[in-house]
Amino acid sequence: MQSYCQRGHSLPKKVDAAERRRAIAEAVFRVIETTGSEAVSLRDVAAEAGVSMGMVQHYFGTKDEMLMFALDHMGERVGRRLQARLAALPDPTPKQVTRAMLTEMLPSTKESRQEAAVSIAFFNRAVATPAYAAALRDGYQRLLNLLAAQLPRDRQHEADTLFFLTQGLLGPVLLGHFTAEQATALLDAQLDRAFA
Amino acid sequence: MQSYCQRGHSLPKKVDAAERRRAIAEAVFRVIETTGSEAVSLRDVAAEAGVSMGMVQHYFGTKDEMLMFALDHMGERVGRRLQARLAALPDPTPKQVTRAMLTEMLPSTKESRQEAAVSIAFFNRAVATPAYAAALRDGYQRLLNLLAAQLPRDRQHEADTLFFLTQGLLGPVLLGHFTAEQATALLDAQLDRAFA
DNA sequence: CGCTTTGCAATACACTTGACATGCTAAACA
DNA sequence: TGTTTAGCATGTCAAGTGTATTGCAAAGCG
Repeated sequence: MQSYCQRGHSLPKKVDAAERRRAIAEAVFRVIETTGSEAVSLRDVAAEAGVSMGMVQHYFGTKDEMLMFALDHMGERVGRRLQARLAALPDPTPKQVTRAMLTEMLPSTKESRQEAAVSIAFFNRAVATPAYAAALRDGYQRLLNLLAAQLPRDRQHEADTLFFLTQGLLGPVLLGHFTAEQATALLDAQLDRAFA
Repeated sequence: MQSYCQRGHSLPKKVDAAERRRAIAEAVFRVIETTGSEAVSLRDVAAEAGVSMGMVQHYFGTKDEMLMFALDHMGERVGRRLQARLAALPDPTPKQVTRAMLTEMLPSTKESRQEAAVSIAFFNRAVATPAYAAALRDGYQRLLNLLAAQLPRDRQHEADTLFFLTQGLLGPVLLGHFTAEQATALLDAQLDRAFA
């Protein structure tokens, strides 16, 4: 509805297209979380976002384009949350940084639960769709690099172990087999060993 | 085509219905692996199985019933493979048993690759569909019990860590981020610690 | 003020989906 | 041998899908 134009010189027209796309992506997340990823249709997403289906199509030429953007947006959203969490640590040790990163991924809050569900959905898609596999591999690599930077050279494999243990814990926590606290306890035991 | 009737006294009719259902379930697996789980339609499954869609519907009243049976069948298939692998170990130590179980789950052979893909697909479904979540929790619990039996009472949590690390490694191996050997190396390091 | 372009809504379209109904074939049994 | 019934193939159907098309209001600009 508003028409103020940020990014003054480079966007001469009307609305903030990037913000619209992000809003739609968030609607995608909610649909995935509640209805399941197999039911993500353009109509459902539009309804969830409170907009018309034509608008979704205006911003995303195809459904796949929408999903790809959603995947990207999730990466950025997680990254932003993670950065904020790290910034909240005063004078942090490598172990504290690592712990913050890993526990931030566990489904504890409403947001992280959503992200875990979405992550699994895209992961499932990646199994048979190489384009998504490539995108996910990139995301993995970025996080792994951050983790590895917290560990000494001779213990780089601990970063892999910690990260993929966390990934493996997403499932049981989401399904209610573990609480987030139980999963955190497992992670802490592993952290003690990695940073012994 | 054949009509010999096994299970003599209790199945007086004609074909081996259980075998038919298993064959269809295997077709479900192949479709999931190659086309992706979102594309599992009754027609595709029937075509993959080389039968008519009517036959699939004859054995499974609904699509969900078919998928549930497929999930169950996968559990049995994995269990049978695992049992065979364990039986091949002469005079095994607990550590060897544990290692055999975990590495059997990693996507190395054609079969285990398929099982991993199918496992992820059902896992994704379970996020928004409680019935599948319950079924998966049962499967988890069964495997966890087997693993826990290999470890002393004061190290039960090692079973959880090992198992969910393995689950977390399914992804990167399937997506080609790791080879099965690299994942096995990570598992071995963890096994050494659990059984130290 | 015209005039163009952007932003979007509405609809039409070609297909696919799961479910259901019908009908035929052959085996089992009386 | 006649009847029943299991086993299956085929067809139909309503609902839902992604995409393409059309129309139109308003903002930007000359």
